[in-house]
Amino acid sequence: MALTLYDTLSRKDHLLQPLDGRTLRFYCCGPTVYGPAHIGNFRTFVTQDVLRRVLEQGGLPTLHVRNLTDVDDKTIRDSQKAGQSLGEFTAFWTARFHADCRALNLLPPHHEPSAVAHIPHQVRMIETLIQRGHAYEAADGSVYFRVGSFANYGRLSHLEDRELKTGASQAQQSDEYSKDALADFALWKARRPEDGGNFWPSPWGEGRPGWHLECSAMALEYLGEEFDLHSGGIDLIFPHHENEIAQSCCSTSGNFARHWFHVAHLMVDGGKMSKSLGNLYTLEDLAQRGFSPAEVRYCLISGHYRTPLNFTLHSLQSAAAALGKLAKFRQGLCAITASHAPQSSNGPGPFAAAWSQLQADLNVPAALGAMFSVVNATRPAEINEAQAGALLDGLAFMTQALGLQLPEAQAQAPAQQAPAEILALAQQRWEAKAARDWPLADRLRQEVEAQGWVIKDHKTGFEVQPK
RNA sequence: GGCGAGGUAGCAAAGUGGUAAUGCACUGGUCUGCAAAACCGGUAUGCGCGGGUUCAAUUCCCGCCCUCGCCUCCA
Repeated sequence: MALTLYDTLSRKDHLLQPLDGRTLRFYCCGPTVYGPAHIGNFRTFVTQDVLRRVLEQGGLPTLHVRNLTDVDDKTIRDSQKAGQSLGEFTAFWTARFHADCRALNLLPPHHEPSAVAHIPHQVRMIETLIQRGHAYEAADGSVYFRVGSFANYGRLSHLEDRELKTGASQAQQSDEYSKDALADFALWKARRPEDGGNFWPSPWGEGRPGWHLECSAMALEYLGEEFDLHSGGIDLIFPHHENEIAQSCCSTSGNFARHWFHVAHLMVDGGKMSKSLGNLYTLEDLAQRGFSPAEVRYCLISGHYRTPLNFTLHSLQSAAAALGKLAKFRQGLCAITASHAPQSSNGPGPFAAAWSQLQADLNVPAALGAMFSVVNATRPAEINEAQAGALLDGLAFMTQALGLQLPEAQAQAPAQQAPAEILALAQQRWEAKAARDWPLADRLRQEVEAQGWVIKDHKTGFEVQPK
């Protein structure tokens, strides 16, 4: 097991080796639970899941922490709109998120801490930062991190190379006039009228924690002052992760995350996903269009995680077909070695090339390509039971590593029964066919198809399926 | 304006200093009355454009064009 992963901080590939010599500890920035997560959000979570599965499949135990952001401007605003308490509101969307995660075959994190449940941890961290001179209380009771006090600020996002556009952001920040410097960010936000009942006590008065702080506090709590990997969507590099580094390094004696793992965005039809363009999809939207979560998962991992992936409904159809091809391959193998129970623990076997692609910066598309090369090179008629068994084991190993769930044999899907009139037409066609009246047979088939059904002939009869 | 990512067949997407994986779609064949399914094949002399280095470049270098993302609470 020698997984090499690109590290955003050093901009180089690194061999992943657990700091403690035993367990790879990693933190993932989770969702803000104020609505259904869309497939762009899930690209990140699915990729993190593949990373974890590959590590574990390679024999390296993991400790996986992913938070829930259950207090921020959006959760407060939308819970009020919904006429619910913040807790009720976020519990609802958390349940929905979990359901989607299960559907996508995501392994549950070992810890899934919520921001609201860790307010004391965050308050303690702020106190330390103030004591050490890295944070200050403003006139209104908010607390800010003094960016100028941390020399390494900007290393992750290469801020030193940037020229920040200041005009727009200054206007946006007009209510935060009390900051010492524009770049300083909120650790604690003083209570405002629009927060309603959503505030907590602190040494600086009532308020709530800033967004960046929760991840630092919870990573510290569950992973310690230094851990192996921190992950999230590429948009979080700045400012979220930059701020996390600053807070964490300044309030502990550790160096926070050793490596950083960022997932590129999902594009839709060549551009950004947005509600106004009508191209923002949730799992539910896609289910209504007849796509299973397994197919969505395949689609989301079918591009390399560091390259923007262009999602289209056509690419989803393509994913569905690809998954079906793997499923048929497996069925064919099962027919050869009926008694064999596939063992995913036997290693990649014939799929070693695919497995090694995953070790090289998680190259899933290359791994899938290598898998299909094995599929295409296999002649079911020419292999024996032992070979079929090895292929089955290797396939199970790979699908486990990628978290792919192959569709079962079609027989298991409940065959939709055609209406009597359709069946009658099909029966007429069968009789016409038996009478070798081809023009009539073809006309009847067309009629059936026009009504949305397809006739498939067998040796001794026919079946009618939805088109 | 700054920073970053990217432009490879109809669509999607790997990859490489020596001449382009893979999936879908398309297409030829086998099979079928014809189809469908299945199986066996085929399809980029080319990798945004123009230069340069090299025996050799899609791959390295320079310039240009275009797309996308981020630029203070978006995965």
